[in-house]
Amino acid sequence: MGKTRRNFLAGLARSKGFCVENTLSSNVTHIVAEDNPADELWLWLQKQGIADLDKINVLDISWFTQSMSAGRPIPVEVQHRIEDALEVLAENYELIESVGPCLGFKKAASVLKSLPVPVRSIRDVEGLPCLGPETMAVIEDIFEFGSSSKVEDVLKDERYQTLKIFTSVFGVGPKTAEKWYRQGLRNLTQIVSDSTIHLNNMQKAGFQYYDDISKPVSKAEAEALSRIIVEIAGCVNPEVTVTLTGGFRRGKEFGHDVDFLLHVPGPGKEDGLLPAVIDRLRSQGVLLYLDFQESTFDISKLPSCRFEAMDHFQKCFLILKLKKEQVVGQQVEQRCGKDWKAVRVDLVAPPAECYPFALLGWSGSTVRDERSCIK
DNA sequence: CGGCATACG
DNA sequence: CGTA
DNA sequence: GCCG
Repeated sequence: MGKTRRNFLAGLARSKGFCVENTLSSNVTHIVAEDNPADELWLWLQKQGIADLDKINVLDISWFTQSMSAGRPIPVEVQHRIEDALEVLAENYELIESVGPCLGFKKAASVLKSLPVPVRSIRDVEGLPCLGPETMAVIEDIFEFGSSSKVEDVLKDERYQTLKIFTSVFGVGPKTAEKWYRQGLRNLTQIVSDSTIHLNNMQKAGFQYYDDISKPVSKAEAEALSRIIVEIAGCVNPEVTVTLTGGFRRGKEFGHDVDFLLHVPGPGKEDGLLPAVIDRLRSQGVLLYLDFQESTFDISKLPSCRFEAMDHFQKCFLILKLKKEQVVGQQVEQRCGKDWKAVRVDLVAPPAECYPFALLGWSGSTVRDERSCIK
């Protein structure tokens, strides 16, 4: 998180009698992360060579705020650890392209996440769906030892670590990552300096804007982008409404991209909207990357199955140049250097009659099962 | 033992 | 093959 | 890996 915010939070915590360290040591028991994913942090911790990794808790900001109001560190449920562990296993299987096991661990993790009551003992998870012998073994280990050796091994695995780095590039999936790994490549510098590797357009953009795109997008940045899209869409057609969807609509403070739903009242009016918006973005010089997808939406063929149809609306995946001065509460101190940030943006333009469903679909969770429940 | 979402570029 |  |  930013230096200013970190100092503020640290001051707050110290005033409540918490002991806040600025550097990592074996005394550290709790690590609060605001925008780094937990598994990324575990990876980093692994490399720091700390003795008792299982004594350390990686927590999000909600733990921090709750602990502040309680005046003491609230106990960390084992549940978080278990969920993290299962997600590490799922990700590992995704990277080595074992679809089945990947799905199995993903489902197990999401079952635990969806529980209304915190898990206190092994008995609380007995009989739950999608928790088979493998998953139960991991859960038991974490209850007993605070960690699972199976998960620790994955985190230490060079292949896992390298594939994770490679697939962190926009446009690079497990197949490409594995290919590079088999060629003996181990980091991103080796990839970009290898003249025999030919990147496609998506990957070129992925490397070109890697630093920016890898950073989380703040709510203030999403709102700045919202103003830009509203402005442009309004020029194309004054009747257009722009809705911020995805994680930010669900109230999240950070995201990895920004999703917008463009809506024009009246049937068929959405035609040509996206291309016109894109043209204006391009002429303003803020369009860094474009992947446009034609709609294949045909309501006559999909009369009742609206959520599946939702995926076929006109949409585009973009990388936009966001000027820092356009972001509220962001002072640009350097007169030299870059005064903008590259951000991943998705635009969707559903036919008018599908707008309510599209809004639901893009605001909800990405997990398919949860969408089906809405249906 | 097969299935695990799906469509687009 | 990679994205959502 | 888990389910049907």
